[in-house]
Amino acid sequence: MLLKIQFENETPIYEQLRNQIIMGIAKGELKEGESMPSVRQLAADLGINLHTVNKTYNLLKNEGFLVVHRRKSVIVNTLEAINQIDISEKLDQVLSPLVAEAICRGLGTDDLSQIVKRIYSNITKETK
Amino acid sequence: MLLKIQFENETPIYEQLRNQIIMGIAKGELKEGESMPSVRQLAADLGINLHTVNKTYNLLKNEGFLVVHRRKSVIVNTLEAINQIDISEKLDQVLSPLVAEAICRGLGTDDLSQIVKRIYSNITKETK
Amino acid sequence: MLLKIQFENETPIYEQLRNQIIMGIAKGELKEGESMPSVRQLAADLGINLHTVNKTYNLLKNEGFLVVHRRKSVIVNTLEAINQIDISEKLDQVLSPLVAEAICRGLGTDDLSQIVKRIYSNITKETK
Amino acid sequence: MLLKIQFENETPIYEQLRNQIIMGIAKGELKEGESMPSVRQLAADLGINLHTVNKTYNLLKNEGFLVVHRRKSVIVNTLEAINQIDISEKLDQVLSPLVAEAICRGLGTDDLSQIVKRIYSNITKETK
DNA sequence: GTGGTCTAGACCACG
DNA sequence: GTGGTCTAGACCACT
Repeated sequence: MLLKIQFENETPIYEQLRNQIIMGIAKGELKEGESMPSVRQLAADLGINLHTVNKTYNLLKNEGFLVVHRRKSVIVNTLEAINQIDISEKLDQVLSPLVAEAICRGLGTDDLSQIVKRIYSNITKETK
Repeated sequence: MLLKIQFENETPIYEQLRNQIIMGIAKGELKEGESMPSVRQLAADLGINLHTVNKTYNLLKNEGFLVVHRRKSVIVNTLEAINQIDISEKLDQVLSPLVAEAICRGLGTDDLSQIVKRIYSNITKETK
Repeated sequence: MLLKIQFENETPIYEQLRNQIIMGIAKGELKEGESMPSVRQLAADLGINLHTVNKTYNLLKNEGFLVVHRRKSVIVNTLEAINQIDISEKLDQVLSPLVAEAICRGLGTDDLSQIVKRIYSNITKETK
Repeated sequence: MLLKIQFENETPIYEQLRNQIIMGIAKGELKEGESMPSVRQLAADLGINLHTVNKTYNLLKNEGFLVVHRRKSVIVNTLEAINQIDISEKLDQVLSPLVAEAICRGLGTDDLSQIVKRIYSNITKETK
């Protein structure tokens, strides 16, 4: 599982990290029960502060993706547990302005569906 | 066209405003060539800072939604001009982490398409 | 609303702060919509670091007690919103070992009810 | 008496162990004078560190639940001795913030009494 | 050695 | 001036 930070990017580091870890879980590169690197280790590898990694881990814990294991430090939660959380509200809130913008830019409902499908396939096809 | 700010929302005011104006254009409530309220007036109406409205207008100008009319008022750009801008890159960047999260939460490609279609219809059906 | 930190206490500062703010809301000293002091202000008043206050505020936001208001900084959430969150699970988890210990120490179910009632009254009677 | 550790739980292992042993005494599964498994054995059974079991035993000795028997094995103290210790202060300190939170969440004094009674019954009814 | 907590100082986005 | 983010260094509880 390769993680990479774009320091010149406007999205906060802790959020880039969060997104990439979620991507890893979605792709199946990070399996349930698998140990995450320690905050210090990951911080050193990425050249960032351990508190930033810590913030990411805490965020992912709150979102149900990770859990602290008292022997194996931080691990990926069971897929079942991750699955139980409903994000339809979040999807609506984020997608609404995006779809509105897409409409203004001349995209139709089929264009959007196709884009979503392509992104979906790109993520799932690479399952290892 | 009714604009409403949620002060307790995590998204910045200037961005809420931007999203709502884009939504207005998508719905057809704001037609091309229509003039926007003055910065001063809109700020007063919404109870927000002049700078905030200004920031929104500037952002929308940069994105091609608004244009300055005779160096005075601000008007909605022609739909054709708005249409010419390509947002596929932006869509990819924003949708990728979202789709990844949706996959983790157990949503399939059809679920997502359906959600997008529903949001799409909700916006376009209310065209006035 | 008077807040006080016991530095010699084993419970973390951010948690002491959290408990006292919740107590304030329960007593009605902190009303819904009321502004909390800024993190810098409160940190200075209590002689602690602003990040510690920040952590408390974030915790209380996640628990639904506080919300950020883009003009009034951080405010107390509506009582209705606070009310909607179910803590029965948490109560069970925290109370079970406590009740078990109480049983070992010879307390009956009535003793416990009475203690709870007394604490309850002490909090609510001082409503202002 | 079955002991089980949840490694993914936020409460420290030594505390989980302590709570379960107290629960055992409260239920009557652990009778006075009964000898506890050796530190080494219990650690092996649960797959945890020796130090952790040791810490739990020491804690329980300090709290009066366990005593050393003939400088070898550790046994459950007499119920009378356990009974003599007053925990009203501790109860107040732990219950106060909890009751305050419950009030905020809309629970009344009767709701709380009922919850406590239910937990109480669940523990005592299973006496063996 | 792990994560959790606290302090400290700095910069930035927002309003 | 507000909260949000990031860095840095320190101590502690837990295992």
